[in-house]
Amino acid sequence: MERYTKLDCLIDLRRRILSTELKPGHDLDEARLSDYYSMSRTPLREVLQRLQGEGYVVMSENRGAKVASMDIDVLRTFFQTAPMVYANIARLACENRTSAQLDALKQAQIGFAKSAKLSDAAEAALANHTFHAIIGDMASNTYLLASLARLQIDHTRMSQTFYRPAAPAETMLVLKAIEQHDAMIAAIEAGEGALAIDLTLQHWDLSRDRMERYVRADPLPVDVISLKDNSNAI
Amino acid sequence: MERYTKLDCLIDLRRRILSTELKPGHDLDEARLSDYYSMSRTPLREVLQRLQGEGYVVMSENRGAKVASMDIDVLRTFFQTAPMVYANIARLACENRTSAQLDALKQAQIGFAKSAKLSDAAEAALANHTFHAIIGDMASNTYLLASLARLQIDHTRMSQTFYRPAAPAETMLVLKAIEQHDAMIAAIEAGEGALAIDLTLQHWDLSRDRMERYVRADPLPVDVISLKDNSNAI
DNA sequence: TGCACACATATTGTATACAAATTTTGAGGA
DNA sequence: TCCTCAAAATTTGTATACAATATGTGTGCA
Repeated sequence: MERYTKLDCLIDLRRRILSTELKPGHDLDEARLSDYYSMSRTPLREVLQRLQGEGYVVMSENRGAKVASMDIDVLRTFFQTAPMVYANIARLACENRTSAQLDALKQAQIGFAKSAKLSDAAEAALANHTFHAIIGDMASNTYLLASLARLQIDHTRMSQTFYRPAAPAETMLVLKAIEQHDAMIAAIEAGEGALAIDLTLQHWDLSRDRMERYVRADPLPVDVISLKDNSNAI
Repeated sequence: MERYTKLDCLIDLRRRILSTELKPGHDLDEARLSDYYSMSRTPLREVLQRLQGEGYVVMSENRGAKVASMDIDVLRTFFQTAPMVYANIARLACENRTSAQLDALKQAQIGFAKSAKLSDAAEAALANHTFHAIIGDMASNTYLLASLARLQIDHTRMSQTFYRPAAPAETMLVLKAIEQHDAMIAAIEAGEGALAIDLTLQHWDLSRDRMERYVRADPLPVDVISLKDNSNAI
């Protein structure tokens, strides 16, 4: 059996939460998890505390940890806040990016394009997360980064659907997202802040519709009640 | 000896860090702290992990926790980011505040005015922290709140000097800050977003100069070298 | 059947012992 | 005197045992 270090455990739990393998609101049992990662409860609890601080997890006294939920009223503020933060981060990234970070960003984009084209939803969403996290690093603004990190948790979880396209028109959208990433890389490399903001807002608009659909899921068939009446009457 | 609960310990450590009783960069010894709060290291470590997540503390592998430092390059981004975040929070507070929160805000203002007039620097800074944290709650935007919380950690620590006025002209500034708080309460109560933003930016400008002085402290006397030459030659 | 209460079970919280890593100390040699 | 390196001391990290709290279950009673 593989042996996890505490950092591995932290990273893996983040991944599982972001990919919604661990769903919002899911109860995180200490004993079960410490068994899963083959470590004792002491370090595992410290990992959970840290994840709470990062906003991945919520804990309550004597009642353990849950994966952070995505309440509808919180998501309203998500759509309200995200464009502003993403745009400002992009602008700052243009001013402060290092060449090492640019290399990392290009590398992340390669991974993203691959996963997105394969419609590997979880991988694509995570790769997209990495891509934008690197832009966040480039901005080198710890204060805004705190907002970005929290936005990204919900953004990544919601965008799962985005990379699992149902119709050809939606595949186009994914390809468009890949192109936008390339344009953003160029803008950041050239240090063109205004352009980067513009591209970021376009990128945001692209995925917003899909995500809003995630929030208010497809309504159930209107005749569901009559169906229920019939089936239960057997 | 008084017995602390884990939550008490968390709150008290926050307070000691914000008041700079525990100075930026100060090493936090687990054994010493667990002794101080008369609890074992296990829960104390969890408190430190949480404080790390909140940005009060930085931890490094096998090397323990330190109070988060205030590097000069980070402070540049502080002055860059604070007005935007504070202004947006104020605007959102106008839209979303509850009457219970308004009561809490007025209560906090009473405490702030008292401490500020007494020139009780630590208490005034903490009361100011509480005042603006309540406005943060009013905004009910978890994403922006994450930025605000981190900004406030450094803001409160830097503003220590503000409430310890040296000259009569500076006492005037403190009185002005109190007035501005009252005006902000009125604007938030009336739901006047544009006014609240304006007042917030004025409030920011007021304290900025004092804080920038904290960053680049008074230069040493220019003749320090000749002094040193003389005194060491005895 | 529905409810209240006590008991059993499961889960979280804390203390302690020990393991692993880091830092300090000091002896030896150039 | 300065440097190197090893042993001691200190400090952090983890496992385990036990305490406290919460949850589930079943029995008795109306």
